[in-house]
Amino acid sequence: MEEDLRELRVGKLDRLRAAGIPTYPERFERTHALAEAASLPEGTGGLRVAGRLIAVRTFGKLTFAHLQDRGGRLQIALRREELPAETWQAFHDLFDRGDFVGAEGSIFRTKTGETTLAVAKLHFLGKALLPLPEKWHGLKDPELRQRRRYLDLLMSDETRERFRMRTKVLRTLRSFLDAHGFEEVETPVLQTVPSGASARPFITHHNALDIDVYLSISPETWLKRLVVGGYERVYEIARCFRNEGMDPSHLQDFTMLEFYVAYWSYEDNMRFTEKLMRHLLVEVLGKERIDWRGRVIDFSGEWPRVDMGQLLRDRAGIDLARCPTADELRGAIAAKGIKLERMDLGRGALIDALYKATVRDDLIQPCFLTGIPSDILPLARRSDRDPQLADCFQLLVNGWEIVKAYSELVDPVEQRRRFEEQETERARGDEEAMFVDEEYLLAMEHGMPPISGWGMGIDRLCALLSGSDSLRDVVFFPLLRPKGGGAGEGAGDDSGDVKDFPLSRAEAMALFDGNVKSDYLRKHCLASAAVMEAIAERFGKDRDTFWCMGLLHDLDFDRVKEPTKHTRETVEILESKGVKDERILKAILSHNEALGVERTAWLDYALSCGETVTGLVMASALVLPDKKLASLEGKSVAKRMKKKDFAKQVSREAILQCERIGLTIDEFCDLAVKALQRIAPALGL
RNA sequence: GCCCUCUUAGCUCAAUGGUAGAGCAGCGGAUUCUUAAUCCGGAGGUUGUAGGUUCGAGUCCUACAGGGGGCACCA
Repeated sequence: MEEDLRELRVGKLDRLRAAGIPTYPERFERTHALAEAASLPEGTGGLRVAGRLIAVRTFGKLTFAHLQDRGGRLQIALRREELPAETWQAFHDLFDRGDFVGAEGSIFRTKTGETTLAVAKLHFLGKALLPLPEKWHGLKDPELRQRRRYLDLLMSDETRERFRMRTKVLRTLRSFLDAHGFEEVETPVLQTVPSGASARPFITHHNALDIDVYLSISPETWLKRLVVGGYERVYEIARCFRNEGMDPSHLQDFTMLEFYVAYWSYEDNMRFTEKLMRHLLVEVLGKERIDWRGRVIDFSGEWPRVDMGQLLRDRAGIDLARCPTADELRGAIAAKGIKLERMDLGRGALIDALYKATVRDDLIQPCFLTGIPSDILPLARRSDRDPQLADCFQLLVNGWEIVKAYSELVDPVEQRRRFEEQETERARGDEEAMFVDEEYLLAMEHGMPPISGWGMGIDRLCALLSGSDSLRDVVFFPLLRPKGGGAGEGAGDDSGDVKDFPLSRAEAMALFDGNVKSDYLRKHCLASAAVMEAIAERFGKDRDTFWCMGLLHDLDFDRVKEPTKHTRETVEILESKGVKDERILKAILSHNEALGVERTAWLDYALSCGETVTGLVMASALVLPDKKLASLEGKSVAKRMKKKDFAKQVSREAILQCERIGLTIDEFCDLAVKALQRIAPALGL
């Protein structure tokens, strides 16, 4: 159906071409944006405007339509009597909603008062082969809105506004910092040691250097290296990547603003934060209050400073001063009946977990949180007043940590000690603990001034300002699991990602021994298992499951001689052994063509070509002078595909299905030969 | 990773286990002031995929895929 709509539009494109109308013209000179044109006085002539055609209403000899561009809409009117016949015809027969259109003419006002362009000349500027979403309801499906954000942007004013706001936020932050003497820089995304935060990194591989590299989890240590190098006020709007769960308030690919100022403390930064946030709110929203989904968040006046220890005492009833060790704190938490997921943490991490579990969600109005334990901040300076605490604050709004800033630890000797503590944590199984960053330590040893660093989650800030409750709403293209097949293809699960076969290899072998007796069949099944495993290896699938499928796919072949029944019993046996995955069972059913179960899935083709090719490979080995698999090459097996008389009973069609799993005949024969060579003794070849 | 929930025409949505429908878009026609235009006509579907239960499945069950929400982890 979608294809019909598309075909129709492709046909219109051909007819435009046939009529000598350029279908994808190079350029179009505009005199006004649409919103500008809409505010011109009646009678203004000589206009040239352009936009996407979003609505058309025809009344016999008069047609109204709306164009939309980046900043607005304009109604245009076509009068049949005042236009060349070809123009009128072309517009109604060949233009579609969604196409790009240029129009020349003059401004008039309709009876209902809408400023409208009376079209004197039309220009075709580009075709939409696929239709726009429904004009009234727009695009509602949240999945489509994210995958095809361009349609969401086209159809929803609210979405456009949200992203405009994000752009404005970035621009305002930049200009504010620039005006305060900051310099914007960029630091590496690919790094050999992930550093600057406690998080699990994404790992990727650099081919030329043949080393694993990590995607940046934070720009922190790089920016501080720049302070060593003489930068005094430096910032980066940095993309960060953390390999952790996704939910409405976390993205795995997000944007942080971080800056570092020499000679400042975290308290200087608190004052600066207030100034910056106020400026930002006034610039972007025009006020110091945010309406967030019915909740008013007020940034005017002094923001309270709250101490974490005091919060926990007041709201969770736990006095940290009476719990100087992790054990004592654990006891106090348990005594209060508070349940934390992990209790096997150090004192600082326990305090942090306790705070997140009990009080953080209640910090709605903006406040500065201080009194944060130092041992969860390995890069922060310890407080002179209390070394268990860090010189750190967080700006909490709506229960979200919007800003985290601290006085930086600039003592390289202490920094090494703190890194080593992290190493210990890592060794104890904390995957988020930091690595020792020798390069950073080296930089530190060359000397650092007092520094205060500051970081803000841009995505969260934008969600807050735009009243969104999910960060995915303020990112154009959030990461989604790829969808199999193209539009309209309805691919379903065709990945072949079967796993967790309920039998171990040994158990499968026992089942095999109990059912498969004939020598020929035993060799066929062993060979099939080897080929299936090789296919799994080649495509990154589960090797054990594939191997077992190969071994067990013909369990009933010795007993069941009727071709229309073979594999039914096999499936029954497997089901009785706990094999539930329908994809596996269907692949086994469908490998017997006579049964009439159609092969549709990747896995079906994998099994049928995998088990069939074994016959051709083994037959090819038998005609060699030494009858040994070792001297067989994939090429020569592939050649024998064409010799119809050779091994006649082996189905060439089934083998050819290797192309449906993504292998050429040559590749596939090569893979099969190598797989069988590994088990040659068992095959007697 | 676990739990809940959703997936029906290009889009937005209907259909007590009993013949898959509507609006918009698109197609044909009427219409010189509409703006969710209106009116008439016809067309559009393997109900996400694969199995199962049933005389009969969009509806019930299972597996799988994708989305949304929650838990956990994290900013």
